[in-house]
Amino acid sequence: METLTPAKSLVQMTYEAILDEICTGSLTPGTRLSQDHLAAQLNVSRQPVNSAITMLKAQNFVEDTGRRGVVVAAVDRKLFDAIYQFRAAIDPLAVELSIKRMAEKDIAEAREIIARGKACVEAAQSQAVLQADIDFHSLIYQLSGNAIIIDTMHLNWRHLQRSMRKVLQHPGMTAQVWSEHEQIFDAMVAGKTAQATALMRAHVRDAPNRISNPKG
Amino acid sequence: METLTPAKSLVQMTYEAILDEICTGSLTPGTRLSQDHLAAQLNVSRQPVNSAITMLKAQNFVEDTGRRGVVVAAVDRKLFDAIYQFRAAIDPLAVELSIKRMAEKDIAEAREIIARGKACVEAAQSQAVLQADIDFHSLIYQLSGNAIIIDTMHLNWRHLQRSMRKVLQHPGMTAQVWSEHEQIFDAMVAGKTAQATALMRAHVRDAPNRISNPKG
DNA sequence: ATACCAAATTTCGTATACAGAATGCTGTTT
DNA sequence: AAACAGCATTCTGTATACGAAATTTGGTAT
Repeated sequence: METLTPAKSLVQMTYEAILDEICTGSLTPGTRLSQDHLAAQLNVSRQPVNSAITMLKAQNFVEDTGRRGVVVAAVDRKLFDAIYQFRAAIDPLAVELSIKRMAEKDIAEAREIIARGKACVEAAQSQAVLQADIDFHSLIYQLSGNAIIIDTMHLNWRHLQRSMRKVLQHPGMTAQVWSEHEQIFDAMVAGKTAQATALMRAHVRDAPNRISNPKG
Repeated sequence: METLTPAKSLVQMTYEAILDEICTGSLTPGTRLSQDHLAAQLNVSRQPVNSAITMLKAQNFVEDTGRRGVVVAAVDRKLFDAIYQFRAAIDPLAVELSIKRMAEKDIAEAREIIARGKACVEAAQSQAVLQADIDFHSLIYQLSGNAIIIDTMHLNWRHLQRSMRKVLQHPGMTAQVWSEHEQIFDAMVAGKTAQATALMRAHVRDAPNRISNPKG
């Protein structure tokens, strides 16, 4: 019989809880993270909180003030741009690797995500649109079968989640995004590797511009 | 006056100490990491050791046994291949970004690394060759100016360090590598972006084959 | 001799305790 | 009134303590 882990460690739970609050905006940039306060809030001792903060620091979600303790890191345009440069290389690779590995059920899942994304655009539910965006690209990372891509991009999207929350207030901006998603995925299903990767590369390359110059 | 940090935290020092031992092979795959033992060895309490191990676990340098404690992760050919797939996308990007950003002193540093690499190949000092290899590629990541590339590839090379230690026992295998490094860098200095990135892509693409079929 | 069960020991995860550093508060001096 | 010195307070990093889980050991029964 398989000995499935009963519950995650407190460090892991604490880490995820804090990271969620940072990425969803409950904890805004500059907010000081008091270990005592967080420990009380999450009903754990300071020990798991301290470990969790150590990890968040290593991943640049919080920053040392030099003084005492850490604060939630600022949302940084430079970091956003760096991740998009990075994605311009990695996302097309993930597309290429995925094409050979897609199964029927993966295709169905992607179609569901695309439908959901479009529906949320219609309904102007910006947070749900962002989640669908994350889901779409994460699915492709998963399908790539490359553990490095999966792990690395998971973290990067956590940062993007922070950056994009602000920006996605502009409704309508994402309509074209979902048309592009669909085109990319159609090309993948059709096995057109060169076309799919080119579309993905363009998709990622254009995204930062759309955010700089949102024209509705 | 600048308040330079007097010393790194014990967690950080402990993390680096353990990671070094894993990557240099002092701690071999499968070795159990006892917190008590490590704490005694490093003259710290179990608390920093515990935090450090949590981080190493998240980065796949150690793995849970399901039982008690963690062991040094196996050197995994799948992981090696995944990183090289990844590098095939990222290293050319780093080259492209670096070309516009190289200063005289960077060029001198690269030349020094290349000279050192070649000398170590001649002297058949495989560990020093590996270090020069790491230095060469890390310099390009640095020059890219992209923080995500720098951080991500730093971790990935730690994994590669483990994989390549074994393999680099084959002397002579690396002679061509350093010729390629030089060609890549010459193209970079000459500002030939397309050529430099193409050479880097080929360089990374061929490396895993050279390791699978070493022919001296 | 081998297999099995229970006590003892190891060791991990988490909580709590402690020490040092940084901030703030208060009283005094100019 | 403003500024500074020094004490009190707060808070982090690290050490130690505690409880639970798991492995090992020793003994017994077959």
